[in-house]
Amino acid sequence: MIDQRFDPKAHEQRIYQRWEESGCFRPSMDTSAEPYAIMIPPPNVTGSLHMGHALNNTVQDILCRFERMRGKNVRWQPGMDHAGIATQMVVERQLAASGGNQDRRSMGRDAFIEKVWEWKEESGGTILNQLKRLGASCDWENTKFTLDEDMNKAVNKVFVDLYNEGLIYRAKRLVNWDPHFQTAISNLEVENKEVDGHMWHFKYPLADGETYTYVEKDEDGNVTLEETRDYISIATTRPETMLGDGAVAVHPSDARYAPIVGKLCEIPVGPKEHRRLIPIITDEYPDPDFGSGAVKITGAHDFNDYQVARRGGIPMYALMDEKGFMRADGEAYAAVAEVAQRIAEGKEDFDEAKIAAMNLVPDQYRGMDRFEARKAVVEDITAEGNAVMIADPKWKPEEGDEVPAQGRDDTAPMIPLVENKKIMQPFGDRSGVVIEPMLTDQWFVDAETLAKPAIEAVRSGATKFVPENWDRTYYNWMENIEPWCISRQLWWGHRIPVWYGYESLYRAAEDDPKLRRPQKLFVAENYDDLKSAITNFYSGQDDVVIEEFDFSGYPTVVVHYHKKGAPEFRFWRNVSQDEDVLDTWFSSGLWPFSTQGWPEETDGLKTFYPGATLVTAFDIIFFWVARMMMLGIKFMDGEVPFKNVYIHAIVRDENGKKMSKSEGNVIDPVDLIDGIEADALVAKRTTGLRQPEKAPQVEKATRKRYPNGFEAYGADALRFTLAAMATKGRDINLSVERVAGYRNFGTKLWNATRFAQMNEAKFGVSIEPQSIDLSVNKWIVSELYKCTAAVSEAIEDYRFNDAASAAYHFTWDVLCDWYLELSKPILNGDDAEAKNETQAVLGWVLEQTFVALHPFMPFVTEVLWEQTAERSDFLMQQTWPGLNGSFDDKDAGEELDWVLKTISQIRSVRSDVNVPAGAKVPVSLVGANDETGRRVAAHRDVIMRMARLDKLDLADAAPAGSVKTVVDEATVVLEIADLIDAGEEVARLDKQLGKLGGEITGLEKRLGNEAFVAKAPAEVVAEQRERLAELQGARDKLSVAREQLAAL
RNA sequence: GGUCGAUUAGCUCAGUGGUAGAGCACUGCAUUGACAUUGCAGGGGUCACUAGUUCGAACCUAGUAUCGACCACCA
Repeated sequence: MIDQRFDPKAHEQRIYQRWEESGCFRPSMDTSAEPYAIMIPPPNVTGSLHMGHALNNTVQDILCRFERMRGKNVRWQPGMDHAGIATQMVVERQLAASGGNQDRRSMGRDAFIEKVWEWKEESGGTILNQLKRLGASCDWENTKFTLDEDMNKAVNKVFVDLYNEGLIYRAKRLVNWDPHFQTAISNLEVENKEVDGHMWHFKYPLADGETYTYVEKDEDGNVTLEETRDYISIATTRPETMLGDGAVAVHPSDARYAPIVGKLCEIPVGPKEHRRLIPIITDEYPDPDFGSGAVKITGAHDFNDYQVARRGGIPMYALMDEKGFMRADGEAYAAVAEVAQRIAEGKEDFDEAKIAAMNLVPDQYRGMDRFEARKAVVEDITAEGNAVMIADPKWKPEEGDEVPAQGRDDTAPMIPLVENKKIMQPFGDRSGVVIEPMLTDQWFVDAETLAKPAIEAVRSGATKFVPENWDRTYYNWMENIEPWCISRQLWWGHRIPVWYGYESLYRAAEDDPKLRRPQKLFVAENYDDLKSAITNFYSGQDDVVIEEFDFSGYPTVVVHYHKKGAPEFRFWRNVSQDEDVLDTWFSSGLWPFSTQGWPEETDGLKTFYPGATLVTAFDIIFFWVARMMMLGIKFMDGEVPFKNVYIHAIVRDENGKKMSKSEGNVIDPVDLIDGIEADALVAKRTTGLRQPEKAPQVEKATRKRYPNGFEAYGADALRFTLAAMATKGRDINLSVERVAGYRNFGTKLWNATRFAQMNEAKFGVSIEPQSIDLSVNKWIVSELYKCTAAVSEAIEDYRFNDAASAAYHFTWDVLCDWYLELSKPILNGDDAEAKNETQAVLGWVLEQTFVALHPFMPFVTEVLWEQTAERSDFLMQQTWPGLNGSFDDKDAGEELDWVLKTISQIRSVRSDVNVPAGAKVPVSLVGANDETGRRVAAHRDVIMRMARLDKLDLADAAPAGSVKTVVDEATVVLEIADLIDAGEEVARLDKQLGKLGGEITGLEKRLGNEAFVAKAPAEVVAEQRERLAELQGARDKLSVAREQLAAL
């Protein structure tokens, strides 16, 4: 006999271990079976399980367990992502916290990376163990890590192939620069947030004191302002970037500035004797209706300006260093400014390298943080009188002052025009600091080219999104895709397989300045390729003699040589690997094939590419799904990486708020599985807050919401909750009450099994549905197959909520509430044959229920399987019900429907008329047909028991004053005249008649409508007619009953 | 600005053309036999609004209102 209750803690980990040890999670590799592969979204190696993971992996596990039971060859590919920035951040933080004075830079690259690997071995990957707690049936023996050697091989091959095809290139571009991590990031890693900002208005004086007439007109062309100006007014939110302005742009159609287009104006900041003059140009970009209509163009620090500058050949001056401080390098400002001036006036040529070397930050701002510099620049310009001034709108005249009724109040004090406004500011999603557009050399993927077939694959249906409307999001992004910046100035990641050497070892610098820089690229997948590339290239140069290639210091290669004919002078040159690593998503993008052994032609690759379903949340469609599509199609001969993409919801708290540490509403899935005390929960939620001042608030809210912490609900309850809530919407609001509800469901199943055991149900014995004799047993078997068919259909359609609720409803409402009760008189009765059959059916139906529930609740079902019979195999290896034949007995179904209806009706009436629950009442059926008579005879015992009757007979007429209800053709008569009040009973009948009348009227009206009868499908019409007849019959019987009663 | 979505019972949410549903909460009754992590019975909805399509609309179409997410943005 099983225990009184299911204790998840006593079994979950034990069962999991048994599964794993028995190889249940490995693919069968049965060649006759259909392959089914799911690639896990590899969690960050630094990560720990959150509710999003729990949902994501529950869905995948349901699919995998379900398909395994349907006989497929299933691989659920597990693994982890090295998560470049996130991991490097964790280890750097640890270094800082450990108190030593070491940081990444002082340690050096190799030592630091070693440290990260150490950390990875020790504490990385806790998330995989947490997945096991959830019950994830991954193929752990094939676990991959994106930085593994074989993954790196794939990465290098992809890089090199794309490079050779021209789909990867290096370019100087304006990129999003994270000053905290000091690396470029892709635009996806930038979060634009609205913040309070200011817009300053400054005067850029025209060169040589020139003036023009500035005219503003209203919509009708009436002049509203006309004045002589010696400046052009510029509005900016980033005054510190004025130092790098290359021009001022106005719209070509803007008449206000037409007189001064082509003239020069002065940047009103920096030492007066070296103020730079910049041209006023036209470009389509400025919006005449915004600000002053004139835009300063700072190509090196703004994406829009960059485009304008490129179009107009305007020089771009980088002002900041990699930490976001104003540059302090290079020559003093005065010298540089003069050169810049000559460039601006077209008197000197420039090239990128020259411009990049020029530090145009005036000496007094050098070394300042960009925000400090902003303040200083604003102060300096204002002090000098170049801020645009307005009358103080807050000023109120003193009493007695004369104030003009309208128009500008000249008596008000003038103040600088600074608008307070909300501005969108870019932040690094990891660092949280303001992103700075920076002009740097980076590696890019030509995403536009790769996107085309990836878009086509979704259009053609080769890959389908579920729910399908997500394809719009996908198209939207893919069709506007920008070059993908893949280089990162980090250390933790796949180092870019590119080496830089000199075009010529000897041919001298004096011939060609370009040869002074190492810009010969060697792009190689591996050491051997690199070696031969370098050797071939330099050995072929005829002006030098190579003495030695020293590859021992890989990744830096040293070439020793001397010039031909001058052996006494020996030289060496380095060929060094690119310092940068690749964007983490570059390697994740290869996940569907790199994990299966590509570029080797492995069985895994042949069998499990393309995968069946990718399960993920919408927030990584761009990051990951799109990249896998592009790279998968490119490298797997046009074959998509997966056939379906199931996009699930985001898990929020019970109030629909995003779970976040600072809100203190994060629910750790493991806490729901194992339970947690209130104090521990509070501690968990308040430590490590980004804003520690929020701690008391978080504590208060937590104690109020969860005064007792969480009970241990077990993994099954959590999984079932997530499945039941996994609708195709966008959000799931997770409530702990719901988890408790599904834990109760597990208990229900457990107790049903206990009941079966107590009644000697037969487990471990299969039955033959065709040979069942009793209608109640035929019925429950039919219901079971209906249930499993509904579950299958729903899972196939990714309607996990429907699947869960079908299984739930069958188990609780059909099996427990009805079948177990119906079986009791048989199991306790004297009919040995009936009892035998029922014991067999009961055991078998329960076992099949375990199977049907197993994808959702693997632990409790496996334990029940294990403990109900001697077993040689696991529940998770059983065959899904209905896969090999089904059973549906319609007659038994109708018969049992009648039994259930009759019992329910009698119970309902008893309750309505307040018959004491314990009291047994006599019942007779009036007007019953032969079939009903037969049913009464067959089910008399059970009806009497369940409806608490002391008599159930057929009768010709009802005794006066009895209570009546109607089931089908018969009137059910409760002979309890003495127990009730005639007046109340009349009222009860009137109420029922009223209800019936309403429905009947509706149906009559509809059926009276010729158009309905003519146009509606025949079966709908027939159905409604039938329904009407039924209701009319019931109404007639009840009216008779009412009349009899009223006549008393 | 573009795209997608939401509005159904007190709460959280299912429901894609044919009798409005679930869980929780609520009300009444039930306590020794599988289960109080329970059972039985019940109350509760103008399906945001307007107009249309249709024999028939929570569902389809158009519009309105409110809320939300993502993307892109004016210096």
